Amino acid sequence: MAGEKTNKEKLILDAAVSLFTTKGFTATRMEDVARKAGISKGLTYFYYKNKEDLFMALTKKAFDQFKDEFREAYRAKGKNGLEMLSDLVVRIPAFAKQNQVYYDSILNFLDLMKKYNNPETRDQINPLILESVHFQKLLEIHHEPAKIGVMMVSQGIKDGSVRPELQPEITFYTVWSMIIGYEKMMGPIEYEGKEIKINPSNWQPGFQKLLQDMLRGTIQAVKPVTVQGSLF
Amino acid sequence: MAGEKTNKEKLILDAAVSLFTTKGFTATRMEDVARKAGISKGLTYFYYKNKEDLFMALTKKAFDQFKDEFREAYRAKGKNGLEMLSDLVVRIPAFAKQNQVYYDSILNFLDLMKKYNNPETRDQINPLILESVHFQKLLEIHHEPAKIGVMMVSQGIKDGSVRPELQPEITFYTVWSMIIGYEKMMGPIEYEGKEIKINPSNWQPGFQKLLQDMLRGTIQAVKPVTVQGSLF
Amino acid sequence: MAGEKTNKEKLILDAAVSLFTTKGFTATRMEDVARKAGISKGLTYFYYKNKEDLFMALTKKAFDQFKDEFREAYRAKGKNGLEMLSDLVVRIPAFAKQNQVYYDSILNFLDLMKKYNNPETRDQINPLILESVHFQKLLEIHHEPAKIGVMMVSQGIKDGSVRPELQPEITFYTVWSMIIGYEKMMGPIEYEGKEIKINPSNWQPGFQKLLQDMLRGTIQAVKPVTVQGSLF
Amino acid sequence: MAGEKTNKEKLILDAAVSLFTTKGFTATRMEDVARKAGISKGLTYFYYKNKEDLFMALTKKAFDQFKDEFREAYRAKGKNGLEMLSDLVVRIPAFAKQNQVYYDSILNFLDLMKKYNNPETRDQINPLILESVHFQKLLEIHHEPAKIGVMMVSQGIKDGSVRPELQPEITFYTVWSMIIGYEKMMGPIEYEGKEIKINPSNWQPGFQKLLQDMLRGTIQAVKPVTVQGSLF
DNA sequence: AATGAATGAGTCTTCATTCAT
DNA sequence: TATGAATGAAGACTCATTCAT
Repeated sequence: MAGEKTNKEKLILDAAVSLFTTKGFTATRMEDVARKAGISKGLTYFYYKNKEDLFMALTKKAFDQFKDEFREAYRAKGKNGLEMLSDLVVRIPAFAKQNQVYYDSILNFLDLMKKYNNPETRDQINPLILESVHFQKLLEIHHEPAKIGVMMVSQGIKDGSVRPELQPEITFYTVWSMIIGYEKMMGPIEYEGKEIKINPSNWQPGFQKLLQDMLRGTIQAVKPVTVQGSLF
Repeated sequence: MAGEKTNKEKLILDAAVSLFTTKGFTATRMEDVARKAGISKGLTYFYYKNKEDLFMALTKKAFDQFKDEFREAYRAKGKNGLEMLSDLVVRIPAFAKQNQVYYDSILNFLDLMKKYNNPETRDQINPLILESVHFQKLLEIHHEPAKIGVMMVSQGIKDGSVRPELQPEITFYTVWSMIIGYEKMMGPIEYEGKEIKINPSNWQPGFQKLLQDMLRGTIQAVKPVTVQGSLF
Repeated sequence: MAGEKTNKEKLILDAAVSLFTTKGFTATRMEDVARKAGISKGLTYFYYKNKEDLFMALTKKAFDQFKDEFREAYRAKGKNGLEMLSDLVVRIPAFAKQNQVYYDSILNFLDLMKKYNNPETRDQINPLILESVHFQKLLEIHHEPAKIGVMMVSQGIKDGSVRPELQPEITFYTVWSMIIGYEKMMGPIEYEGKEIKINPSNWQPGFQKLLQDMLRGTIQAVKPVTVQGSLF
Repeated sequence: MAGEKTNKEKLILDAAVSLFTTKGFTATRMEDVARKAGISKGLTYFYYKNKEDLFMALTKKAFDQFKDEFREAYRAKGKNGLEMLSDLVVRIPAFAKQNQVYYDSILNFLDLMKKYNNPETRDQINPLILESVHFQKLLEIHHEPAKIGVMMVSQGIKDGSVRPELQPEITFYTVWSMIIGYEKMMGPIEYEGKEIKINPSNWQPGFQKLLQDMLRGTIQAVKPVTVQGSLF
């Protein structure tokens, strides 16, 4: 009974993910979502107040799964802090590829935050978003992945894989920034790949090495850390 | 006289920038653009085939100005390569803030490139975009800012401010990635600022230092480069 | 209850007929149709995919009623084949006059068929028409009136009112052609009526006689007939 | 000088014919016509008051050429009246095929006449049409082809190829009606051709024979038919 | 919980026509 | 005569959302 309801909610969310992936948020009509979920249009509005609310619910789920990704990287046995962070370089773009809509919703939420935190732009946000219960929940939990990331840096400092003078928060957010930008630049890179000098497969190890150099401090050639089989 | 014609095009573009900034692309109606530009709706379509075409024209202009930003950073007298790159950390977010729509259009174009370069997703792009003359032009010029960035790294290597073993393309794109992510993370950061540990004003110098460490290779505390008055 | 749904469709169709009659197809806006039908614009599109689809639905209904006309002429008690065919000469123009839009839609469909059956011109047809379910149905049923007409000729041959050597299909289509042209020429005829020699009221019996001569085979001048008070 | 102007007019008209043939009247924009004619949009309006005026000019030319067709059929050496009329059965559909737009414009004009001659429907005609000089001219000349046709019947009576008791006007208009319908029915016929019994190539001779039988009179006297209370 | 018919605001886009030059 | 930039009225169509059942 109680689970019944939850079931429908999930059905709708899954349908939305599938359709947003294929056609995008704007091009997807609520009717499509309902049809794909095998229910009526009206019922969709019973579970989600409106399209924005549905999208916020989706974003919430995205953050949950995203957090899992961080958690797994953190829990991995036998890895030091630096390796955990390096792991994210692989995990996050992989997550982005396999969960395109989730990842996009996360980035969208970051943009939302920028507007939200600036009094002058806050009213540019669609009111329906602000009203969404899921949005409110997101305000509380959206930094959780980062919290784990910060713990990775702290761990790295403790185990000596990361320079001790680095400040964990600042360092982690910088790492995350790098990765976000890295994922975003993959598109144009692929295109310019014709010019050979840089392409997704040679950038990855180079990027890894730079990241590690940054975190560990270098001069001398140190053996780069190998993550998931990629060599520098 | 001669510039009179071109003037109308510019008028429209300026109106679009202004309105997109305030209301966003979707919420802005072509009629609003026309009114703001002080011309008739029809004339808007005389100069720009459709809304997407107008947006691509805007994006083109955005890249032009963005390139200027890179050019200025590169031409700056008395700066070594590392300082130029560090300069971008300030310039790009500043550009993003002052030219919100332009910057957004650039990021949007990067997303477009990702879809465009993947045969499976290319058809998710609005055909009107692909048809736009300005889009075609963008395909040719969108990597120009990066070209200058690569030159900065090369310069840094030459002048000794950047580690000689670094490969310029890979290094620059990594730097650019960092900055893109950095700008994007500002939003959430600001919010978590309440928790004090990280906020825009302490992140900036920290970010700068990490970037410089990465590029220059360090262990020892080297005096960080000062850019535009910000200290670490 | 059950008819309630169908009712709306009919409401829309009736409104369309009324407006197309008064203002013509092009000049009639879907919004007008909705208003006249007493429903919302959106609902119109719920029942009919688009304006063309609505028009095809109307054409379908026109053919149905047109067929009824043939059926009635065929079923008439105590009439031989020739009389049935002669009856059409009166019925069809009357149908055209009383159901202007229906008749026009039928002629329009014939024009459509010409384009449709010629591979070189088929693509000149509005795609929305080809997509219409009602168009597809029309492809199947549009020859049904003619089938009845052919039966009339066969009947005429059987009952001796039509020359036995005539081939039914060819003969009927020739008769139909005559009537179509006859109806079409009424306009100019009326105008030239000032010159007295030919006008709608003296043409009708003359036309009838020629038709009958053609079908029955004649020689000598038979006493001319009086039809609707007009003299031959 | 004087011819110069006429030249441009012809250029425009030719462009219009070409475009109307390919895209139809509605789908053809005045700009297309101008471009195809190699002149500016504005000049088009110098020579033709508006789109309707242009179409009426085209219709006028259509009637002129159509009349030539009749004239040639009439002047043909060694043909009797019946043969001339039979000739039209070939000439008119051929004209329709080779001069699609001209023929369509002629039929369109006939429809216009029907509305024009009925006080209740006259105001359904686009005022721009009524204002056109070419429309006024058409009112005067549109019956000229028929005049020649009537002469053919008279000639047929004189040379004995047509039954002497026939009234020329009525007879010719009936013939013309047949041909108009015949041309119109070609479309659907072609389609039903799959059912073999009737198709364009077996209809033509059958149609010709029926026409000739009608005009020339055949075989035995049969009992006249009664239609709707009218006695023959 | 569930349905789906019904609503109507919202917008892009087209094009005949004009007019300053 | 000739141009083409400029106008603006006109209309089809979409879709998020509601609500009677």
